[in-house]
Amino acid sequence: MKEKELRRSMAVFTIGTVMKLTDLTARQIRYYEEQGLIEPQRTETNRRMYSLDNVDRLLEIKDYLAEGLNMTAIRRIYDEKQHKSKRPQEVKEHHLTDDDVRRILYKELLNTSSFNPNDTTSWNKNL
DNA sequence: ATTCTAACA
DNA sequence: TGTTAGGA
Repeated sequence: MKEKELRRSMAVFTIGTVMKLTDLTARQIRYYEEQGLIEPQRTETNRRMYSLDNVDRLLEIKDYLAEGLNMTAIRRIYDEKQHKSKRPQEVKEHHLTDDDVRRILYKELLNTSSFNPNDTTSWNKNL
């Protein structure tokens, strides 16, 4: 099952095709790279080359953005994952990753200023 | 024709 | 984020 991983990580798309595939503007795609969300390869002429994994992540980012999250919030989500994959000890929480993301999302929504947690009653109590 | 960086009437 | 200038 390693051939598959190789292909998904193989950079074969130009920013132009990624734009069509993700419906994002070149500006956004480059900006998300600046934020450390993706790391496309570069050709000898400095052109960006994206892999399927890169495209998938961009689509995820687009979803998070649609849910009202800001860059710092999204950045944290991927940073958390990176931390966990580097800690073989915490096997326990490896299974809660998906739910963890959910919690992070809500927590960040509070800082997105589009909500008033002040007078809302109980949905955010145990976050 | 495409993409890149930098910058903002 | 959009857009544009000036290069590659």
